[in-house]
Amino acid sequence: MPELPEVETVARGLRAALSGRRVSAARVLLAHHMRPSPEALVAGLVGSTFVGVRRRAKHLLLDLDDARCLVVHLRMTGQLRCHRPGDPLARHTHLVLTFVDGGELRWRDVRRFGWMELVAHADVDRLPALAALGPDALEIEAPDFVAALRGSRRAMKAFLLAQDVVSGIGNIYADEILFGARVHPRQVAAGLSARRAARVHAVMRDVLTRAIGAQGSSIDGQYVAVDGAPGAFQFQLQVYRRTGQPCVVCGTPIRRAVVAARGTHWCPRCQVRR
DNA sequence: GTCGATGTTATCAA
DNA sequence: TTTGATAACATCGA
Repeated sequence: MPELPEVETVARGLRAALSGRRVSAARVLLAHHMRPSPEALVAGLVGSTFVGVRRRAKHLLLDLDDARCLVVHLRMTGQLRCHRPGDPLARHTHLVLTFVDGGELRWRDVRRFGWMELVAHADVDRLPALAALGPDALEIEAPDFVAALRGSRRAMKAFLLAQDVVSGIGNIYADEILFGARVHPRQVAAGLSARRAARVHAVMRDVLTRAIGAQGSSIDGQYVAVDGAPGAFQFQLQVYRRTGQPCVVCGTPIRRAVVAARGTHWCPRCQVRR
């Protein structure tokens, strides 16, 4: 499931693969979640050239040469991949962009939760989904992060998942960050000591940075990079989906429960609620 | 064949 | 303020 590290990996891949390439044709296979409309998207993309790629939390911003931007959210199962023209078309491919050099960019999304919207550059920040975002998890500084913690009565798991507070973290990394910081997922944010709050911030950066270094986590074959390669961070996960397995630190079986409406994994001995 | 779980986000109710 | 339920959807495994 693409979270900040996975989206960042895709953004880097697209930046290298897309920049300077002009779209010669666009084919919609499933007209779903394309704004303002599939027709407008096709008409707007054909003839345009990609000039750069940015990431905003879990959103991809594909900048075009005509002062417009294709904003993409992969949600649960979305994939953007580069292909050769003859590559077999995978099931659930919704959109195929063909470049003047013959190569293709394909958007695939099994569960169809993802969306894309073509907007003018000037309007990017006005998209409701982007306007509501808090600072990026990799950019927020410790004092601001600690202040946000102080002001929240939410459970830590819910706090890390709330995109309007700190953006980019999803279920996998929320669990990994809380384990790394030795904080219980149901711990009330404002109840953390200054010392522990600072530790959560440091661990958040460390976990996300290492996950980017490993090209993200590929779980159930969902997320892959632009070239189809899986990430490697799933092999370093310490609690996520390790229910019943021994804690890597103390050997206590990892517990699982639903917290903030998500499957949540933690070590009952290392992560004590206070 | 059915059912539950999967995890992101918007929306609405409490 | 915050939480919980629901809905969007397909796939997999029990």
